[in-house]
Amino acid sequence: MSTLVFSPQPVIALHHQVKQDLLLRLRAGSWPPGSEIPPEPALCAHYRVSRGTLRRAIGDLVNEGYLERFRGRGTFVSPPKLESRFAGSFGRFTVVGPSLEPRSRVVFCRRVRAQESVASVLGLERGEAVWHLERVRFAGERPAALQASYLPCALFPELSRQPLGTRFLLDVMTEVYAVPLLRAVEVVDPTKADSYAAKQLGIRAGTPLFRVERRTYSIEERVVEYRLSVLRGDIFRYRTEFR
Amino acid sequence: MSTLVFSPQPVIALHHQVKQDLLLRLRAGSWPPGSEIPPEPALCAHYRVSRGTLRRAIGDLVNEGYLERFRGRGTFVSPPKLESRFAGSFGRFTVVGPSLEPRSRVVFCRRVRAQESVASVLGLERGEAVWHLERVRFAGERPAALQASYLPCALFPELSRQPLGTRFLLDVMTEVYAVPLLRAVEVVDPTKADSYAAKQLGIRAGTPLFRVERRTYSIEERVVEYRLSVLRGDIFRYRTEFR
DNA sequence: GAGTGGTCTAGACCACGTT
DNA sequence: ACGTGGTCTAGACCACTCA
Repeated sequence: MSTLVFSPQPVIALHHQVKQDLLLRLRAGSWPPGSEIPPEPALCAHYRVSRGTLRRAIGDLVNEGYLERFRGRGTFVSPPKLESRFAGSFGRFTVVGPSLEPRSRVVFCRRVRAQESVASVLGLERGEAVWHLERVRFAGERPAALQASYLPCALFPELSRQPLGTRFLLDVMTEVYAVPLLRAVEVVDPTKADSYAAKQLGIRAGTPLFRVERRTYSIEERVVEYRLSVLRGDIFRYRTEFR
Repeated sequence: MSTLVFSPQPVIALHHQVKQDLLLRLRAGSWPPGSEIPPEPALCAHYRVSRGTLRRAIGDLVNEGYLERFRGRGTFVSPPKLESRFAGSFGRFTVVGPSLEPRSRVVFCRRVRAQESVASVLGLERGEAVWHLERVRFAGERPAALQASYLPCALFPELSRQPLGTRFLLDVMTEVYAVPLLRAVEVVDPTKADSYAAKQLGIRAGTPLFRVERRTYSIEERVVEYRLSVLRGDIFRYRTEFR
């Protein structure tokens, strides 16, 4: 470690200044990817801070993916993620575009027997009763998404009688059926509109779309809705930021 | 707050147990979204832990989006974000797929005068000299992405003489030219392969692709690379998780 | 056994928002 | 003025890895 001075500024949190200084060294390549950085006592002495403060700085860097710590071994510089981020690393994402309204056009809501693929996602046996709900969602006046949802009939009796055209499905699930939701996972693909989707969305067949597969989990970590959507690519974008 | 007992298990970190207990209460609806949870001294007394331990538990929940803290005001339960995420809310994302290799096939690397669109992104005047680099990136043996990069010549003299076919461009930028990078922002669209992209990637024209527009920022917050890529949709997926 | 990071405590002072 | 969360310290003990 170099002996360059470290003179703390009073206004900014010490742990933040330490973090920024460490970050500078990482970027400058003082500690190349994969190498070990000095142990905590050495860094505490160098920055003249307590262990708690140092650990806060390092902890933040670990959370952000710059460092990795191993008890008993040491703290190591993560391999650079900007390029190798494919397969594995994280960032923040935002969907850019207008809001989807609670209002939707219900194409149909049928009770059907679950195919194998749907059943396995919902944790049911093949052939068990599920709702197959198909809706067109709007952003302002424009049809923006076509969504097929599958839900276990056992959890949501009489779903077809609910006000599905005017309320968010998730609100119906939580408020009418008292199924508390925890989280959702989506996987996004590029695709193009087939003739059916094109007709429902009022676009030309072949138009690029996002295909979104969503699993919504209740607090018991059970999949309570399996949703396959296509989103108009000319309306929505995914924006991601990472370091 | 209820008076249910909290009996810590020795093996698991205390802060983790406190966190899990708080999470249980959040899920049970003891503290509805938007409401304020008890202040730190009350929680410390209830769990019989020190403030540091409690703050670690709460800090984790804040980082994960369950709580929000405001100095001088208090700690509040985050409102649920599941449906309103369109246009605005956040989540974590991962790119699912194989890693892109540093190796690439350089289609060309030319010095050109910046068009208006490229110039404005890079913060240059129209007509200033920029590199236009086009590469095919690989995942294993398969061509997986076609990438056009624009970089200011002033920052990266002699770029075309660098080993662009064997190293990550970001590594060349940071190591050869000592331009430290801070972050990148990507915007993702669905598109389909035109005949040129199809030829370069060895796929059929019309195949769905992700179109990715990336701006890479130096630590001075200047855009130092503007990159337009298409990614094979049959190889890569975006996975997002949110609450 | 020596050195690493992981956890936990107790106490202090500060910045901020509300009353 | 008071209560909130934000920061920082000093010291202790523990679990793990590696020579």
